[in-house]
Amino acid sequence: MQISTKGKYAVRAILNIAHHPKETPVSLAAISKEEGISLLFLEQIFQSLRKGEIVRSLRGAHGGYVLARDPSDITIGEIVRLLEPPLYTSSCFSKHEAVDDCRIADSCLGFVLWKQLAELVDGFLDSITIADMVTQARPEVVYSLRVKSNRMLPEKARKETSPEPLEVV
Amino acid sequence: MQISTKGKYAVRAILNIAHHPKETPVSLAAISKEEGISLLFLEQIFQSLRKGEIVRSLRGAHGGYVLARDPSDITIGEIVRLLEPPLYTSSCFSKHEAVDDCRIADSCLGFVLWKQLAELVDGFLDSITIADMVTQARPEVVYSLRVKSNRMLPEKARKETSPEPLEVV
DNA sequence: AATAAACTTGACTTTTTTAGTCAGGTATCT
DNA sequence: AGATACCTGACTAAAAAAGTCAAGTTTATT
Ligand code: FES
Ligand code: FES
Repeated sequence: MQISTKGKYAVRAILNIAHHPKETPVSLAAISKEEGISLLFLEQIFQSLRKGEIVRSLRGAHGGYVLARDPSDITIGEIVRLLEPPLYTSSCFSKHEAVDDCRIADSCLGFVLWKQLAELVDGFLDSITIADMVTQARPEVVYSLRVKSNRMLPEKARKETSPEPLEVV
Repeated sequence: MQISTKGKYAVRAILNIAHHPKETPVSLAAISKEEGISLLFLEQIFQSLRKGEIVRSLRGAHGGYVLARDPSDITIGEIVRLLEPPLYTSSCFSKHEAVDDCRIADSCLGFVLWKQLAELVDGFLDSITIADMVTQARPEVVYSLRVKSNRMLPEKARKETSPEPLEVV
């Protein structure tokens, strides 16, 4: 389970743009140089970001990219989802079935588990905006995340019949 | 960002074993059949699980695997970490540097961001034990996860985004 | 002791995904 | 016009994930 460089690069690039004055376009060439990311790769990434309406492009000489919305209206989650495959793609099995489409999901514990995990991650990443990150010069102060009670219902009658065997097609 | 099938299979397999009486070994052949997972692949996975002291092996006829510890002492996180590369491997860049080893980490926002994410995920997965999952016949009731404050800047009042207790009803 | 069930090991192959590249554009500013 | 910079889609190389294989070793049972 990893975040791809594509996702990380995208966040870095957007952060870079966000550090510039609101209306001055930033060229990919500049970002490439500053962040040490391949220009060609950036171009590919920015197509997704543009289509996802995270950035707007200004073509021509002295053109570049500009945030399409207010930094406080762009979340890390949005960016990451544009560039990563979804964390929660499918059932317990690889990819045989579409999301939420396993016909034995009701009796499947893994189903709930992975789905909860995906929602947790999305919730976290969606709770952080670009504005949050640029107004923060340094990260030292940044913390207040706390998981309160994250247990799976501990109190439940012990069941004795085996769960129906999970059949595979 | 995905959980690999290896990790999912491992959890499924362990759950399968946990559903059997405490001291009866379960053979991989049986798990393979019931869960629809390649026997050869399972063997590979179980090497990791054994080294990680999640299971013990009993060789010979009627042998198989048995949980090495009490189900309430084995967390999903432990299992997953044995089979997945760590979520938080490195810096903002691909893999040029070791964990926590970036020399500009102090001034890097991404550093904190991805690290927090990794801790969130690990915290979640570590909070769920095998016992939690087997005492639960069905998943419908399963929830009580709550993220208290899931943002980076506490003083900034913003819209309430924290994931509602995820209802799986 | 012989047999057979079942685990053990390490290497191997195949498939899929990630990361990065390329060529040949189009739009816009000066 | 010329330079700058985005646009598009396909392409390739490298790495990781998923799955396989062969040749064992260990132990229960007969
Ligand atoms: S969701 Fe289909 S088996 Fe778990
Ligand atoms: S640049 Fe090294 S951790 Fe971000």
